[in-house]
Amino acid sequence: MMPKDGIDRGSGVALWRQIADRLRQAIVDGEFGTDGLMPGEMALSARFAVNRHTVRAALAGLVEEGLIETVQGRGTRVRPPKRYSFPISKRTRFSEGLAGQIRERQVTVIEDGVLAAPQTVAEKLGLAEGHPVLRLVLVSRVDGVALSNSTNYFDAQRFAAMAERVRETGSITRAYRDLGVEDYIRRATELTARLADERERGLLDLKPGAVVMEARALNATPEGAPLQYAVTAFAADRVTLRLGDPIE
Amino acid sequence: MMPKDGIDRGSGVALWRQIADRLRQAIVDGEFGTDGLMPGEMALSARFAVNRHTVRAALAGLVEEGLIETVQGRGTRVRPPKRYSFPISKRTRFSEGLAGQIRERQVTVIEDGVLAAPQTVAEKLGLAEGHPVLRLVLVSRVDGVALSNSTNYFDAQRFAAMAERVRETGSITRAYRDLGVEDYIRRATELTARLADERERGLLDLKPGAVVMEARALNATPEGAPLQYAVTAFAADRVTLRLGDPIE
DNA sequence: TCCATTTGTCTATTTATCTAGACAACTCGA
DNA sequence: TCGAGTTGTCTAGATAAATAGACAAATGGA
Repeated sequence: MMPKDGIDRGSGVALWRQIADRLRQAIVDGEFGTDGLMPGEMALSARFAVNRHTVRAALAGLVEEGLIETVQGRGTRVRPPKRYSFPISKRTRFSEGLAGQIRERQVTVIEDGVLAAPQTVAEKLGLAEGHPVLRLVLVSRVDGVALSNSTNYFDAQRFAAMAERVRETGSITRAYRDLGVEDYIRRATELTARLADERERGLLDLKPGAVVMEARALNATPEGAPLQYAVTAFAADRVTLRLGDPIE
Repeated sequence: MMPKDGIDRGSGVALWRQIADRLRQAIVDGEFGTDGLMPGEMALSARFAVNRHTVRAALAGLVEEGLIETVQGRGTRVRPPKRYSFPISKRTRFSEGLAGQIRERQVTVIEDGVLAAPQTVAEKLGLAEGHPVLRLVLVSRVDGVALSNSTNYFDAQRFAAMAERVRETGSITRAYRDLGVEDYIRRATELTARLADERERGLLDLKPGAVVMEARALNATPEGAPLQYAVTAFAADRVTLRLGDPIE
C-alpha cells in the first residue's frame, strides 16, 4: 500500500515533485494492477491531501517522462512497461544507442577499489597477473528504472581516476573522454542468461525468480588494445539486446 | 572539484535545497581542507549563480543539521566530524539513544528476501532449521553519513511485512510498532572488530584499510522471546559504542 | 441519446521561494 | 584604533508553487 501521508510541506521540494516521485515508485512496484488504470485526479488529490491542480502537475511530469498517458474522459493509465533496446554491435556506445529513447540516464557507482588482477582478468586486459586493476561496480538506471548492474575492470595505473570521473559525469563514455580516450570498440561479447542472484535482486529491484542476461564484454581502442573488461547483468524483462537494426 | 553549475531552476526542487545537498556532499568529500573553512557567502552565491540570501538559506539548513557552524565576522566552517555514540545497553533503542544528537536519520533497505534458516540463525531465533526467515540488509545514515551496515534475520511468518514497513517508515522501531511489537530489549550482544571488506567499503563509503566494529545482537521481547538476530558493522572512525552513561 | 465520470482549461488568490539592496554587528590583522 | 571582510537583519518586490472554484470537452455505459 501507498502511504496516505509522507509529503512534507515547505521542505524545499515542491509538492508536485514529491507526489510524482511517489507515483513513479508505485508504478514500478506494479501497484496499479493488470489494467494499469490509475485512480482519478480527485482520488489522488484526496489521498495526498493536496489540490487537484497539484496532482495534475505531478501527472504532467510523469507524462513528460513517458511513464503514463492521460485521456480526457477516460482516465490515466500506466504505459505498458518499456523494453529498452541496447545495441551490442561493434562500434555503438551505450549512451548513443539509447539516444532518443530516454529522458534521464544515470549511472551509480556501487563499489570501487583496486586489487591485484586475478588470472582471468589479467588475461583479458593483456596485463601481468597481479598487476593492479580498478574494479568498478555500477548500476545504471533510465527514467529511474534500474536496467543493469555491471562489474568493470580497468588498468588501475592508466585509469586511476575512473571511479571519480564516472561519479561526476554519470557516464562511462564521458569519463573515458575526460581521461583521453576519444573512441573505443566492443572487441568481443559473450552472452548468457540465468536467474538473478540475491544481490542483483537488491540492486536492480527485481523479484525472486527474475532473469538476467549476462554479457561479458571486452572494450578496446579502435586498434584493438584492451581497455575494459565488463561483466554486465541486464534485467531481462526490461531490456532487449540488439544486433543490427531495431526490429519493427 | 565541485562543479560550478548543476542546479536546475524550476525543477520542483528549491534552489536552496539543491545547494545544501551539494555542499553537504562537498563536506563529506572533505573538500574544505584541514581547517574546514568554507568560502564566504558572496563567493558561494557567485559559484552557484544565485542570490546571497539563497545561499544563506542553504547554509541555515546545514547549520540546522549540525554539519557546519557560522560565526558573524569570521566565516563558516565545517564542524569537526562527529562521532556518533550508540548505546548498547539492554533497554535502549537505536533511535532513542541518538535522540538530541541528530537531525535526520535514514535507513535504506539494500536487500531483502526470505530463505530457509541455516542452523546458526535458527538456533538464535529459537526456530527449527529450515524455517523460513526474512533476511534484511540495511544501511543506516545520519545527516547523510553512512554509519552502519547490518544484516538482520526475522521469523518470516510473523514479520513478513518487515521489509515494506522499514522501507516506508525508515526505522526498525517504527516498523516493529506497526507490526504490533511495542517494546523490545537487547538480550545479548557480542562485539568484535576487523577490517572492512570490499562490500562494506562500498556501502558505507569507506577507504581501503578502514575498520569496522561488528556487533552480533539478539533482540527479544521484554519476556525474552527472540525477535531479531542482527549482525551490524559500524564504521569505527565515525561511531563510538557505549555501555552506560556517556563519558565526559 | 442522455448522463455520470473523467481530464482539460481558464481566472483569481494566497503562500513559498528567490532576488535586490542597504546597513548593522562582529572578527581579525595591520 | 581602524578598516577590510565577514555574517546577521531588515525592507521591498518579482517569480514560482499551491489553492479554490467554475466550466468545457471527451469517454463510456445505461
